[in-house]
Amino acid sequence: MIAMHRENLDRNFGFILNDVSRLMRTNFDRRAKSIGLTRSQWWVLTHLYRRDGLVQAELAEILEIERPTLGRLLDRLEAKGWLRREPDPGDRRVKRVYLTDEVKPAMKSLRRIAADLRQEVLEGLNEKERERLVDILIHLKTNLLNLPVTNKSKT
Amino acid sequence: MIAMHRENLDRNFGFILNDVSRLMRTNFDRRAKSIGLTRSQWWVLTHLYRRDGLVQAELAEILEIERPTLGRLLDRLEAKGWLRREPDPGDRRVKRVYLTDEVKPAMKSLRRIAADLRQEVLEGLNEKERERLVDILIHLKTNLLNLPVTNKSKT
DNA sequence: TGGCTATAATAACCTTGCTTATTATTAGCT
DNA sequence: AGCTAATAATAAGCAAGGTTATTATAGCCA
Repeated sequence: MIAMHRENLDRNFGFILNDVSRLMRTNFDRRAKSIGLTRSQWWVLTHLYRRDGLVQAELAEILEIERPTLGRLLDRLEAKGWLRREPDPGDRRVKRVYLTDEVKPAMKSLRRIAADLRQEVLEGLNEKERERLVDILIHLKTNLLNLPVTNKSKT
Repeated sequence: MIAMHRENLDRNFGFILNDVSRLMRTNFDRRAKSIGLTRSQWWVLTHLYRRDGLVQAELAEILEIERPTLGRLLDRLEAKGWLRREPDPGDRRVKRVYLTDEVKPAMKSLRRIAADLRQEVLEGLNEKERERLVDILIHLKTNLLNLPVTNKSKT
């Protein structure tokens, strides 16, 4: 097939995905604003809630973000009293991250916000379609992680 | 059904979507780095390529980003000589945006990069599944745009 | 033991989002 | 004509991504 000169910009896969992702983030953040947490911050807390006392590098690995990005997230969370960083007794390079007690009640509200939003966004898809969508997204993510340019050249 | 206390974080729809979106953006940006343009900048140019001489506010509307966000994108693009802003003769508040001649050859490379990446990411899905995926994403976007919190209260 | 090499955290810098607030100008209405 | 509303662009401030470079410390091995 000959490539069309004018592709349909409105159906450009990458950008629609980007739009949906951005709209979900901003919507979540507006809803969570009164609690004083963003979606990214909530995601950090969620993982610590499962495994408290993680080393920063491990946490960044789990969250799949760069270490400096996580570092700054932790700065803000620590400044607002949601967590503390403590030195590791065995390795002086390392800091371990611990949640404070204020976190638990806030987590409940945020989980609620997340569930509500997810529900509203997925409205109109049945359970099977939702599962299928998640499967596809995981497939795409796997493709991306296997691309040579994505894996930063660790010569 | 009783809600599970431990939901599966790895299948959290919002975050997988976010991951895929982020990975695509960063991968694109790495590939396009030598040309000196980011994906967001390319997207701006792509739309101007279709409709040169747009007013900034119209362009922001089309791109579905806020006006200040677009303003800064244009600052950088203008500084690097990809476009110029010219005052509108009929309305002194308005600036119209025009591409420069350097744009055309770069656009070709970027379109290639975008097409390659899209192909690699969608690898493993047949044409019908791809169309279906785009349809679903458009559906989700529509849901999001209809949420009350998303529509900024224009009392 | 001493000296490379690897790793943890952070600093510094850049881009792109959003919000909120200003400034300049236009439009609309009395 | 003159006042108020709305609109275009921008400034200022914050968050979250990424890169690249530094610093401190561990680890390894000759």
